[in-house]
Amino acid sequence: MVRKTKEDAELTRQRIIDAARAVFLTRGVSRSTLEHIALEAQVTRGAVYWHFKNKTDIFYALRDRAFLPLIDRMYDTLATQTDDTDPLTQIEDSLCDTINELNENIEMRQIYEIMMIKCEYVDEFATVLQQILNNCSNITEKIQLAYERAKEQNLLIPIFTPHELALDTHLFFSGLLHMWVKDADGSRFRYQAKMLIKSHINLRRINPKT
Amino acid sequence: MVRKTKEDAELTRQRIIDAARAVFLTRGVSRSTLEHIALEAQVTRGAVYWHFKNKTDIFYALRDRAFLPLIDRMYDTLATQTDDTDPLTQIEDSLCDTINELNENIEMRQIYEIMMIKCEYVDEFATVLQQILNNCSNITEKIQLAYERAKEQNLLIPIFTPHELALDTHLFFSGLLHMWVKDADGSRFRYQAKMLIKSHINLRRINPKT
DNA sequence: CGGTTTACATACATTCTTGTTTGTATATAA
DNA sequence: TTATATACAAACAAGAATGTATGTAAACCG
Repeated sequence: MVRKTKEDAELTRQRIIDAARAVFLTRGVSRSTLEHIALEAQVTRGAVYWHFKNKTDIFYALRDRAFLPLIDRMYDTLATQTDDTDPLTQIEDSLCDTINELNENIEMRQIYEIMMIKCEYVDEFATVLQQILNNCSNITEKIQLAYERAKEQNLLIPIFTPHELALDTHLFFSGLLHMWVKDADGSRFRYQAKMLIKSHINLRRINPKT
Repeated sequence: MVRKTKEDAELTRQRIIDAARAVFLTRGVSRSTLEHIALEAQVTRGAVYWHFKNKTDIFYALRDRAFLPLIDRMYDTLATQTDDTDPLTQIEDSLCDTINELNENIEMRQIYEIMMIKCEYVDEFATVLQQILNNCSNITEKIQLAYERAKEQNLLIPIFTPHELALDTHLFFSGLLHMWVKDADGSRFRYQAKMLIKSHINLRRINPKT
């Protein structure tokens, strides 16, 4: 069994990516070798080197499978203007939606875990960190726009500017994502994430929901 | 020059720890070798192996130098009951104090950076993550106690429980620390950290400061 | 249907890294 | 003052891990 069809080849490529996810998760990116990944994918290092340039290349492929889609998704939920949901609920929904996705999508969850606590951001990986920061900035802007709409509709408590509210929300959500990932047994944050999001948004409402 | 006095030996030990900090910071923990560290400390690997069991042992020594002290410090600022500062300001101060320390203490800052984005939490390091989580829980409890005192003194906006406020604050601060560390050029968060803390606490005040 | 390319497996060479062992000059304690 | 433990340096051995080079059977294309 050697030469496969194009579809077969694509399948082994996916198998390698999936294997890398499992290996990275248990051994961390640095301690994972291409031999480990090949073994997990039931191929040889030859196959891995055929499909990928090196370990970093696999890491990038992994990231693309989860990180960008989730960002896009948040983007969409935040940007769509609707008449039936107020802007604050819209922010709340987009945050909850992200948590939902992490809850239901094992692949997504594991990739986030790898990127947050199983990877060292040096050298080639430092650029990845910058990309993440940029995405965060964009998300914060979107949140700020939503808060501005909320302010126009008099849904917001006064005094505070949409800008500072957006930053506070962003930091809150960053913290939540980190804790969500680290809280492996779920006791501390995972089970009450949505409640925390609700409270956070409620703090801003002029008429808090009960 | 071989056998040193006890004080000299302790000095080289410190030199090795300092060297490890520099090397970990630029190469990440995994990619750092004992040879790198020895070279940076201007000793040989022999000296490193004399003072430490292995790389993990050095990492632990590094952590002890920064992480625990800062936790203790937050603990103290939060726990001391005072008459002249209200509980909310007390929380604000303890958070600002931590940021201050990171600003002024290079060693502290670098160790935090290493622990947050230059280290993979697998195997021996996984336990470190659990310790961090435990410390976080303790801090959150202290914050909650402060919020309870604030509630008794009618400083807090009603409806919200000290528990959910404390969790929200904890998540906010976790996010802030992460962003503070990742925001290397300082443009996004580092320079406005204290302002963000002020806003965050102000959101809870029944009479927000202007 | 034959040549070429594909999709790997296998083998090889090289470099890194680690842990241990050995050597040694000198504090230090008795 | 001398024996011993200390604080390293230097040398050694072994195993990983990486990248590349080579082999090969089967798919694909003209």
